[in-house]
Amino acid sequence: MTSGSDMKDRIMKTAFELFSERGYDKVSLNEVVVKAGVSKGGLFHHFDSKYALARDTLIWWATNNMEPMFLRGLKKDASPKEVLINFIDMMIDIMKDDIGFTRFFWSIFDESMRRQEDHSIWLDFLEQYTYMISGIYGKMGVKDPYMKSMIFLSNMDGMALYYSMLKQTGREFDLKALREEFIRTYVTFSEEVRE
Amino acid sequence: MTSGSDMKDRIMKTAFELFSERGYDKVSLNEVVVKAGVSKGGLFHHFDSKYALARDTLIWWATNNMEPMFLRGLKKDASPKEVLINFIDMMIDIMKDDIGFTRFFWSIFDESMRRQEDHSIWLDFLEQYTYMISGIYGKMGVKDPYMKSMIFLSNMDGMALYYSMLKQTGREFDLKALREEFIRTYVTFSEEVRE
Amino acid sequence: MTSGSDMKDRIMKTAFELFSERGYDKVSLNEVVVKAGVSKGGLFHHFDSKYALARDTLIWWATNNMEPMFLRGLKKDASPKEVLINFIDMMIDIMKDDIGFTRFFWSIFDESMRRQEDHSIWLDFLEQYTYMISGIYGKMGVKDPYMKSMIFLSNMDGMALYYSMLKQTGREFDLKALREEFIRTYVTFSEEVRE
Amino acid sequence: MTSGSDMKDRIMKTAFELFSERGYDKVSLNEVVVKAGVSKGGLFHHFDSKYALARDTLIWWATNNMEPMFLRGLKKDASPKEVLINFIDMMIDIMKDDIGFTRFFWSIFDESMRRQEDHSIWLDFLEQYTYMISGIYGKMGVKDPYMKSMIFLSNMDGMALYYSMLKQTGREFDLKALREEFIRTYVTFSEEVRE
DNA sequence: CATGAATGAGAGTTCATTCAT
DNA sequence: CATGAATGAACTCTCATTCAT
Repeated sequence: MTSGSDMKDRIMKTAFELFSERGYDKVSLNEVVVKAGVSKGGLFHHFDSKYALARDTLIWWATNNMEPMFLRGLKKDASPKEVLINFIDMMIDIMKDDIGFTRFFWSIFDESMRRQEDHSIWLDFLEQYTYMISGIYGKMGVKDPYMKSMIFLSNMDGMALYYSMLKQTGREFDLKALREEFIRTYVTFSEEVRE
Repeated sequence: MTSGSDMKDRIMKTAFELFSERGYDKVSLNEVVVKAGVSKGGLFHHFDSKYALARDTLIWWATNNMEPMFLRGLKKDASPKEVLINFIDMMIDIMKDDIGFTRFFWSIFDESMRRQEDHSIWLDFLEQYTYMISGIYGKMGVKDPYMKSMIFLSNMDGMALYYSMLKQTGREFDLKALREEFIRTYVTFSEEVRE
Repeated sequence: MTSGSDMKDRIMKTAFELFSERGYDKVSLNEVVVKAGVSKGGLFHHFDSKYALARDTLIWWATNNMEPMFLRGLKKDASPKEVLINFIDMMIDIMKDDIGFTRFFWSIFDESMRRQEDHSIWLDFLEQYTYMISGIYGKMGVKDPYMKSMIFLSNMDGMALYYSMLKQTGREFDLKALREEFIRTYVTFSEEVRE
Repeated sequence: MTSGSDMKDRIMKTAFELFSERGYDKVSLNEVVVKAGVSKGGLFHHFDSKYALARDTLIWWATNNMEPMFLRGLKKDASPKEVLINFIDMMIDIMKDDIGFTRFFWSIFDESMRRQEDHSIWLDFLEQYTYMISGIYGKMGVKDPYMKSMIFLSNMDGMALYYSMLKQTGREFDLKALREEFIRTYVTFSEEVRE
């Protein structure tokens, strides 16, 4: 009763779980087909290669999950600061749910380099966020909005790695305090309390 | 003619180049031995496993390269702000020299998890920097020095990944502008120019 | 053209020949795949490891070869003495055909210990014979049927080793005389001719 | 202060422990040198190869341990039956002390075949016992003294394997009952109690 | 005599990918 | 469309043996 499309989605769902948990190289297609309950042939029917599976899976997930979250954050007549805070909240939600999107993204980018495949897709992916955040910071009047947005976004990614590392090794992590400090750093710029 | 110690160092030097360029999983020991000009057996004479090679190599490099850089930044009667700037400069130097230390660090941490090896070594590694930066921010009187230091350090790592990605794909990257924005974000907190 | 089942059986057939000729450690999987005319991957598709191959192969051979022989010996209304003689004949047939079942059995048991795998399978294997022979000796009224059966079976194994050693080194071995002496020792107990 | 001869003996003592515990193939020379506290070079200075080490070790141990035991069993004016019982006791002592002499012997014989080295040494080793036991049975007047001695000796070896297997897997083994049944089987031939 | 660093062939195993059914 | 048996190159790692010191 499983339609072809169902199967493809089930594979990508499983692949996303595995790739985001352990990264591209540490996941074998055998694990994917076993966990997804499909056949090897079925997988290769829908995806040309392991790389294609990973690529399509990441795009699929981002389209269905990040973009809506993101647009929700942008919508209405949100002020620049609200948008930044929404973005921070989105990243913290992703961390909290143990979604290793960052690990997945970087490992697949590495693979695209190794394969010498077209990697513009990954740059575009980043750029769409850079562009948006850059616009926000432009409105806020910071000196170098582009650099600020690069720093902001790279920090979200770096923190996602830190968070997953500390989580995996059993360390506590206060996400509320993290959110507040992110806001001080990227939204209100009001760190220094004494001179 | 090669002394024993020479061989071990030559292996680690080569391993560092390869691991930091492509990460743990993308480098085979065969590449290492060919590039280092040693035999397979020679490698395993000095290192118990691929993981042990990577671990020893990273520690060796950090001891010989990061620590001295770091201590240089701390020394004399540097003010907190100067220390932060020195640290930023150190990270930018590392990026400039195309040293994928971050990629190496995270890929080997993943491998230590997969192997269920003791990973406290990697936490300790991070913590030594967190502790130091945290102290600086404490002196500067920021609200949450620990969180600030986590954000600062994770940003250095995240930016290293971004930089290497953009570099690999042929994008320009203005390191001078990056440095200035880092300073505004983490040292002077003086972003906002208009309200 | 080769059906799946064919391939698995061909591998086990080849593996049995090699393992029983030289024992577990002296046979490489490369030899197995070359002799069986299959690929490395094909072997590992059917068997999880070298140990699993050896284990499955031995069980498969015993099921298809020893059990039928054995049951043939037991069947009808064979007297205890006839059953013992049938068993002796079976062992002598195995020796005559140069089947190093004993060598295979002991070498794989060693490997199961080294791997700390479940070894109850091997004990069960022995026990099924001990139990049967013990019952026979019980019926015959010997003092310690269990010990007698252990001695009897261990002697079959020990002799199989001796026989293969002497055969390999070119010594003659009179199987007819061996059979008669086995019968005197284990069936009629009538050795002593003069006091 | 260790004299060369001391070193050689220490190596052989260690090698005997390891080889008799696990067999030729499962012991690496690295284990031997580490356990014996000598260098690789030291080992190869005294022994030409792994095989030579094993061969010399087995002969050395048999000369120093089995032969004296054996001669003790033969000495005085022991009757044939007493000699057999002494031999049985000797084998049981060896089993009790967990000395896997049999495993060692057979594994090294396999290796001598693989190497196509001269194996007459191993035949001679067996023959010296066959000859002796055969003589005893001749004096006792059994029908086929040579076959009887082969059966007797192969049973000692086979039982040593069984015993070590059961021991390793945690099974009890009543050595007193074993001794008695061996005596009934090989010395008094008085098994049958009812017809 | 003794050392231990170095060798390299070969081991068991993994895995993305293909293709006859 | 879907299957899963089959492939083989590549992987990490082992080990007896050599040899410059």
